[in-house]
Amino acid sequence: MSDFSRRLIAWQHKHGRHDLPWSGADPYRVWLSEIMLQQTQVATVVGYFERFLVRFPDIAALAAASQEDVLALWSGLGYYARARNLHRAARIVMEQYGGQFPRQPEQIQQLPGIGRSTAAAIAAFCFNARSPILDGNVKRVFARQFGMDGDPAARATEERMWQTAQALLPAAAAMPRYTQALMDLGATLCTRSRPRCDQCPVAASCVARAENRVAELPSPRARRVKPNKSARYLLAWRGDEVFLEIRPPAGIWGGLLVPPEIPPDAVAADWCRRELGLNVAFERELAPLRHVFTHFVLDMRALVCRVQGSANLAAEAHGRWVKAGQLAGAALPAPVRLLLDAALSSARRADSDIAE
DNA sequence: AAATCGTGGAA
DNA sequence: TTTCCAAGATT
Repeated sequence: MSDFSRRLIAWQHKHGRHDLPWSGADPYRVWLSEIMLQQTQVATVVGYFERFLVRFPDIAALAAASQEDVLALWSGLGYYARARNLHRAARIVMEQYGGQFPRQPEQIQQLPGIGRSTAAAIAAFCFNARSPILDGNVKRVFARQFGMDGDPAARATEERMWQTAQALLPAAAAMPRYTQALMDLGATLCTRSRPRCDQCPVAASCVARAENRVAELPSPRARRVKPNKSARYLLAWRGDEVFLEIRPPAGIWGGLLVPPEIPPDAVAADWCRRELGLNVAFERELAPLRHVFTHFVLDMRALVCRVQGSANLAAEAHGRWVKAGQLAGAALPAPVRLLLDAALSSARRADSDIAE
């Protein structure tokens, strides 16, 4: 075992994180936590993790659920393909592995939504497998500790880091603590800004520190300009129900419930009658909402309308009516939830104005 | 191989 | 306000 690994393991024992809800848990919980933690901070995940487990306490419960119910528990967490893949994988575990989570990293990685690093993490935590992780924490730690230049996302850089990671692995029995140590070091000491090098267990061997390059490593990722998009949504209310469509599986917000999007050049009422068979009366337009994604900016506008009449069978081929009281537990993207909340609170204000 | 896929926290 | 990016995977 390397000196680097030995120091990390000892440090984790004394100063690492030991109170995370998924630490030392069964494979299902470790798996769930690893998926939720992909590109997502611990503080954001904890609440989602607890709620998800209450609703789906084991793999069998998850496999038996509908995709929409799974997405509802994921609503607001983002990267919804993670939830769809998790759900698919649960069914595979039930059917192909008899409900027992596979133990080999190669088998684990075959499951949808699980790549090399996530498979390694699960295998190391749950089965002491000697498989290395390479996440954002490890890339940052390695870039500094070993003075590794280059875009951490570039293939060449990644390949060097995978080799380094493999070479540093301790004995099997130490794999859970070592894997956790790498994550803890990156998350608590070797942070992106203002790293706490004075407390670092491997500061003495750190190349970046010796060369005074801590601030410039890892190299910043190449950034691109975000295109600006805009969308107009139809919030069609029928009593206390609003009409929502299920997004296609590919693309943004796949599988989630979203109001119909009106083409930019269409007259809302005409389009609505033609496409959905709904007769609507325009009520008001909400204040525009700007939502920033990783790769584009979306300016959202929403037209609040009221449905005239009651027979709307044509609409139900495209989507569903959802009661206002059901929205809290529905599979909505975060900005759509904001829009619907805004529509409801402005409606309440209008009602109280009338009452006065 | 480069693009796509969310959201919110931190500086 | 802007910028960066977090326990990455998929195509």
